[in-house]
Amino acid sequence: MATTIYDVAKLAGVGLGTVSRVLNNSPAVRDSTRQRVQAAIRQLDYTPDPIARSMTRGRTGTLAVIIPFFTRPFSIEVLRGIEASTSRLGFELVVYNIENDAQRDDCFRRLPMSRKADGLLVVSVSPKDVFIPNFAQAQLPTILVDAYNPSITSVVVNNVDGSYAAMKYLLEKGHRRIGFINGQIEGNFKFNQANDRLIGVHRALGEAGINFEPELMEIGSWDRQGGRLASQRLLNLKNPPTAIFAASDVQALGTLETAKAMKLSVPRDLSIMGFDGIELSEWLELTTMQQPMYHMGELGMALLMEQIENPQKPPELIRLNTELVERSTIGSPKIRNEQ
Amino acid sequence: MATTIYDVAKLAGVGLGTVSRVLNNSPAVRDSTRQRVQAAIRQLDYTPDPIARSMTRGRTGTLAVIIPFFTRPFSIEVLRGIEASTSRLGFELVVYNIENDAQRDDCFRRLPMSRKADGLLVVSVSPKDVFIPNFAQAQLPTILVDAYNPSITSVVVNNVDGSYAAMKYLLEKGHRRIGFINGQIEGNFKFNQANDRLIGVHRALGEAGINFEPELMEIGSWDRQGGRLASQRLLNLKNPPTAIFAASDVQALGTLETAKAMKLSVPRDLSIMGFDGIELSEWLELTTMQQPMYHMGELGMALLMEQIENPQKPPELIRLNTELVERSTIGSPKIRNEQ
DNA sequence: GTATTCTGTGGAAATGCTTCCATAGTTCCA
DNA sequence: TGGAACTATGGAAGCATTTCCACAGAATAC
Repeated sequence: MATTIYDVAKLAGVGLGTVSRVLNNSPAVRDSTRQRVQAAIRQLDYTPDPIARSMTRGRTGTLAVIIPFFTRPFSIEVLRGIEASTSRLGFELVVYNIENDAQRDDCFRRLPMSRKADGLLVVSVSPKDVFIPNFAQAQLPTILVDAYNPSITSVVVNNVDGSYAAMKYLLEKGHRRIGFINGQIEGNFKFNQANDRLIGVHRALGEAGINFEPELMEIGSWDRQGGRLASQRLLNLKNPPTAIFAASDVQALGTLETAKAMKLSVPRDLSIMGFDGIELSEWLELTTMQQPMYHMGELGMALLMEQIENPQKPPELIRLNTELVERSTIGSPKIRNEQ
Repeated sequence: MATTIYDVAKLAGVGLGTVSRVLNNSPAVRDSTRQRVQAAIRQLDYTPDPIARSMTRGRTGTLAVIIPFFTRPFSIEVLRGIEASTSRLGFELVVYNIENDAQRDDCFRRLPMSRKADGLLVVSVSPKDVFIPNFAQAQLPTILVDAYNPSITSVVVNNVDGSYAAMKYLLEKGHRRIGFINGQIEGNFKFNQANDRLIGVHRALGEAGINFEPELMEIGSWDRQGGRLASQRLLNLKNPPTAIFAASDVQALGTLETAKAMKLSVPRDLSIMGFDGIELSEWLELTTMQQPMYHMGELGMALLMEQIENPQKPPELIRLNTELVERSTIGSPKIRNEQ
């Protein structure tokens, strides 16, 4: 049916070992022989079967990425970086989207055992500790991006510093009552990011000598709806905040929508700070803390390559910095008493 | 190293054939034997090697999708539908992003030959006719989504009717000078979509007895920048249009930005109609022609499954309808002379 | 009580490659 | 000129499965 290495060998009048050597660019082939074999390959339009190759080589030429909600703008942007590196390196990319705990655990249980991929990139999810031994035992090189586990090399953004800087910026603008919309800490997935961002908020508040008021913190899903609902609760307080810091740009969008619905002008009546720096933030003129999303994907891939080449490499933790992008959703608060 | 079927056989005290039968749920295994084998499998924590399985079965359990610019919101939305179906059916998804002609041709040349995937979904690109024989010969079941080729089952949106309806809506609102921003017809890829949309525009104009004025049609890249530049040209005409119909929502966003920059109020001074119905259009309150993107992905997958089960199935062309979503970027034109 | 069918089961063959070992031919050096 | 050291090559073994054929033993039929 399909043409195999034998057909090529026969046509070229050589042994199959020689064909294999030509295919793998072994130098131990006389030039004239190489020519003949290559001619036969062309004539038969032969392509080596990748599955059979994986069989003997023990490598698949495939990289896997586990990514929850791969339709979130943040994830997509990370994925872009991953995809670009992957294809540049000549690997193929298998995408495992996970939408719930069961799927996640399934992935982490199964993937390491099956030799389906040469490496694994996990984005925005931390495998439960239970599964860590699987990885170690299966020797599947793995890197975490936007997630952290001490026994796996991880690339994260410095969420504490990021949210600290965001809050500090707001404080410097004169805001004293600042609402904070955080993402779910222990929702479907363990986003420690949320916790870190909360720590940053506390720190900035503490330095400014302002008490953390629980009523000014709301937790919502990481999407627009989450931001919308949380901001409604915040802005309906008796003493509403003059600024809102949202843990994601999409939540900031929801906040913007609430403001519009309540006829609040941004930034005159309400200042809004986002987090992520997705393309949307640019359209919205949203002031935000930019994460190096694309770069996180690229870097994750680079680290994965190192891990594949040297599986003994000890795990490390890489922290990247966020960057404040000033746009036009933040101003100084009106002085309430002057009014 | 890794535990194989032999280890299981030995532990369970059966032949390897029996283990294989248990793994594949063959009914021809005595119940007591099955129990013993399953116990051994659990004890060794054995997982069959998917590569070796593919080797003998001739199937890979993997589906490939070729998708250009997989970061465009439209593509993502289609991909969502594809991913959901794929994982529901227990397949894995390999994503090939293509960004230029060379990559595209490479994909189309290579993929059919290598038995890497059991089926292929191609989104928004039509393979050159040269490669069609490859597919036929290689028996790789293939479906086109948002693209068309007579010899491959294709799922498309009725672009002619869609743009016809969009234009008609604008005409009914009283607009007579309507700018049309189209995507590149023969740019990097062959998007016949662009051509079809142009035909719809012509038809609506013709029915209304209005001449098509070439200066009112601009071609831009399918992104925001393309929309921005094209709309600038349009609005700087001596006699600028009162409405602009953009071939994608992202281009409509660019148009919105131009309008803002030129201090034109939408829809008072300028009406804008988009195309696609991505989430963004909702945030922007953009009136647009909605494509059933997610559904297109799902449907493509369903058709692919049929094709895999019955490779002899003749190609068919499935046209889906678009739907006008009225939001707030379209009004009636000011009567210039009254002014 | 023998011939026939059925039911489980074992294991060889096959899948298409890479790798390694053996070998024939060639070159080199004393 | 005889062996040592290379070089190029052929092909067997091995990779981890599935599938198929053969066969033993049990059940059934006559």
